[in-house]
Amino acid sequence: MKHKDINCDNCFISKSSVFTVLTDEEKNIIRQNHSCTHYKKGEIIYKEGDKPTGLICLSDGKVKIYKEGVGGREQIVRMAKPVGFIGYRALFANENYIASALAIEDSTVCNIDKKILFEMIHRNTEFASNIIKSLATELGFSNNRTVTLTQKHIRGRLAESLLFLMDTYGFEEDGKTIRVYLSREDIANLSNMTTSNAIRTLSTFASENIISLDGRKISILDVRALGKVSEMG
Amino acid sequence: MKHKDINCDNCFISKSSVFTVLTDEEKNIIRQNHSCTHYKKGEIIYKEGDKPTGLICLSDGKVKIYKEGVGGREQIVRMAKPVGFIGYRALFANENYIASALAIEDSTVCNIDKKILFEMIHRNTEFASNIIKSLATELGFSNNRTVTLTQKHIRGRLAESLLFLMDTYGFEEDGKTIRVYLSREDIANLSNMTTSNAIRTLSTFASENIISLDGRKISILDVRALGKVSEMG
DNA sequence: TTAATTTTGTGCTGTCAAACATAAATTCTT
DNA sequence: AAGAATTTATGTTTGACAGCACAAAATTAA
Repeated sequence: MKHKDINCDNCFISKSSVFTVLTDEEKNIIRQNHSCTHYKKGEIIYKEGDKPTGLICLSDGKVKIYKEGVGGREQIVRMAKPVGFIGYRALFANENYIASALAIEDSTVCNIDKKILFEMIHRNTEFASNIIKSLATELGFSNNRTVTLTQKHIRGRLAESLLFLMDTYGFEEDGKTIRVYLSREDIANLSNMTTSNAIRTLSTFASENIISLDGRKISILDVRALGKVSEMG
Repeated sequence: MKHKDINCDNCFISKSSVFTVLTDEEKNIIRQNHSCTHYKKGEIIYKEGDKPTGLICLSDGKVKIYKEGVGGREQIVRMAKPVGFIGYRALFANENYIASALAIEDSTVCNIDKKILFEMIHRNTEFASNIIKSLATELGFSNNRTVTLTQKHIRGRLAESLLFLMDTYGFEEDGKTIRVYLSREDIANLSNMTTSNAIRTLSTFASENIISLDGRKISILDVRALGKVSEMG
C-alpha cells in the first residue's frame, strides 16, 4: 500500500544527510526525480532477492533490515532511522537485495532514481567521497558485529543490542526510555538468540536494576553496568 | 623487516585491479608516489588500532585479515590475494584499523600515499565508482558471513570455509588441491570454531570422501557434496 | 462480551560445541 | 642428533543455549 505525493523534504534538508555536499542545482535535480512513498507499520519495503530500482531515503519512521537465515531464522542486520539510506548496498554493488526491509513504524521514504544518483556521483566528487566513507564505516560496523555475535555470550550480546538501540534511536523525554518499541522476538533476532532467551535475559537485567521493563518500553537505568555486561559478558 | 625497492608492478598492470580505469598519466602519478615493502611469512603488516598511512596493495603473496575477539580469540575476517587491497576500509572510513593483517606467505605489498589516493578519487570519478562498488560488494559479503557464522552448524561452517578458500585461491595444477596452506588453527579461526573441532570435522569430511588430507594440503574431491553440506549442515 | 490470536513468560530436557586432557607427529633449535 | 616447541589428533567432560511444552497476559477480531 503506497501513497504518492507525500512530503519527504526531510531527506534534502537534514544536515545529517549525505546530500549536504550537493549544490542547490544538484539538489533540485534530485528533487525533480524523486517520489515519496508511505508504508504502514509492518509493511515490507523490499524483499531479499528484489532488484533495487533506486536509492531509498528514510524520511520519517523506523525500519529494520533483516536476512532470512538457516530454517527461516531471522537475523536483523541493521536498524534504520531518519534521515538515512536503505538498500544502498545492493544498488552500489549492482546486485539484488540480500536482505529485506520492513517498516516497524509508519514510515515515509523518498525514492531517488538510480540513473540520477549515479550521475550525481560522477558530477560531484565530494558526494562520491561521502558515499565511500559511509560504506567503509558500515563495513567496519558489520565486521565488528560478526565477531560480537559469534563470540559474546547471551548477556553480552543482549547488552550490546540495547546499547546499540540507545545509540541509534536515543531516549524519550524521560532520558532513559529507549525511543524504539520492538517485540521480544525482534530483540532476539537482533541479538542472535531465541525469543525465550531474550525474554529471560531482559528479566534478569531488570532484576539486577540495570534496566526496567514496562511492556515494550525498555528504560536503561545503569548505562555503565550495561556497558560492562556488553564487554565482559 | 622491510626491504625497500622491491618490484610491485603487478598492482598497476593487473587487469583485475581497480586501477585499470586510471589514465596513463594518473597511473604514473601513483607510481611516483608509491613504495614497496616485503614481508616474510608470519610477519605482521599492520595491527588493530594502528593508524593507516596509505592504501596497501597486495602485489604478491597471501594475507589474512583478522580481529581479536573475546579473550583474544581470533576471527579471520577476510583473506587477501594478489592483486587486492588491504586496509582500505579504515583508510576510507578515516578510522584506525579494526583488524590486523598478517602475511601467511612471503608477500610483497605496494603502499600508495593517502593524499595521492584521495586526489585520485576526486580526479577520476570512474575510479571513485569502482571503489564504491568494491566496498558495497564487500559489505554484502560481510553481512552474509555474519548470518552464516552465527546460524550454520560446525559442518556447514567448515564446508563453506573450504569453498571460500577454493574460490579465493583456486586449485593447484592437479585441479583439486586448494592453493593455500593454512594451519588447522587458521581454518578454525576462519570458521568460528575451536582447533579441535576443525581437525575433527576435517577428518570426518575425509572419511566421507568429500575431501582428502595430506598435512596442510586439502584437496576437494566432491565439490557438490561440499556445497550440500554448506547449505544443509 | 466472548473468542481467537499473538505476545510474553517460565520451567524442563536434550544437544552441540567448547573446554580440558593427553598423546602422537611434525617442525624448529642448538 | 637430541631436545624443545609447535601442530595435529582423539577421547572425555562440561555447560551454554536451543527446543519444546505450556501457561498467562495482552491484543485483535467477531
